[in-house]
Amino acid sequence: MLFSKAGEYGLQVVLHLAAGQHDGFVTVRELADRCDIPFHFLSKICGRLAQAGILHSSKGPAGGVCLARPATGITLLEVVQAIDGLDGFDRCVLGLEPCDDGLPCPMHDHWHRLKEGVLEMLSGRNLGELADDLLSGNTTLNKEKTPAG
Amino acid sequence: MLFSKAGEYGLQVVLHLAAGQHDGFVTVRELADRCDIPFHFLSKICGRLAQAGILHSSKGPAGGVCLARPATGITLLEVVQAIDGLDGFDRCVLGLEPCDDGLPCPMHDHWHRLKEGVLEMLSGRNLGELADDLLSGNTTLNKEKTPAG
DNA sequence: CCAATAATAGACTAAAGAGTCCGAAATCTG
DNA sequence: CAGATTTCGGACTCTTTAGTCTATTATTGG
Ligand code: SF4
Ligand code: SF4
Repeated sequence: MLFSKAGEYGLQVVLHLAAGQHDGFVTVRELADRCDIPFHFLSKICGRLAQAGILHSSKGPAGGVCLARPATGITLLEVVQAIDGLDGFDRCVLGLEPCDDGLPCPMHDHWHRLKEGVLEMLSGRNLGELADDLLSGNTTLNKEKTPAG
Repeated sequence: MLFSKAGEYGLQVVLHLAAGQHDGFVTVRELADRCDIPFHFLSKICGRLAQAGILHSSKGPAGGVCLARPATGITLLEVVQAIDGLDGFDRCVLGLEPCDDGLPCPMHDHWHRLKEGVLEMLSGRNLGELADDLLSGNTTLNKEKTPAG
């Protein structure tokens, strides 16, 4: 709907990483297991995130990945940008040439406002805040819903 | 981003049809030409729209398609529903199981509001109003931007 | 009825997205 | 240094979406 599968996975992992308060590296394998993401696929995604300077990575035993910067300095927007790119946000809803030069179709304004909303959602708060939100206990991320039932 | 290619085409055509105030049938070929959509592809799309009761169609000479109901009784939501379905609107942004049972992740509220916005955009106004908007002259749909330049 | 026309249906091809596999290269341990 | 471990890179397969082609059916006009 809004993000590619790779984008979704990237967000999940980065959120997971921020909320996990690990000190060292976490292996991609472990992340894949925890988040139930195909390992090799996630491998690639982490590669892109590393290249984009969002993750640090180290090979070999005791290696893995971790956030490259303090979580408070990373926005979700960076993450989706690194994976999906931001082109989609410049596109017309109807797939036409962008015609915002004063001749908008009836949907343009509404759509534009929605896009702004998404961008705001992605850039408004940083990973740190979201992680705090997670850690405060009234939110979950893992698929396994509290097995209390 | 938001709709499939087929969905985008469907919206274009239906909007075009509503604004074109044709009395009889319009051939799919003509629609495809005007909107610059692959003919055979649009053929299928119109098929689905016809099955969904949004278009009427007639074979043979002087045949073609036309809106099955007055434009004021058709919403964009019906159109995308007929083509893309509405499943995407029930999905979680992160691709997880929906967990709105009181344990929302930090993005849920924001995303939910955005989805509502899209649905409102699609269902809020009917084809007739949009067509009027088009006809009033301050909006365009065709790709060929006013060749005044 | 006959021929032309246009939608309909379904098989088919092309391209993109999602996911897998394997062979490096780097890093740690001993 | 040897061997285990883990990321990195590219090639590969599978699935879905996009787009093409062909045959069929219904309709109109002569
Ligand atoms: S005005 Fe309408 S057709 Fe043009 S870019 Fe905006 S949404 Fe698309
Ligand atoms: S709460 Fe978060 S993870 Fe759960 S369905 Fe909503 S957006 Fe998705």
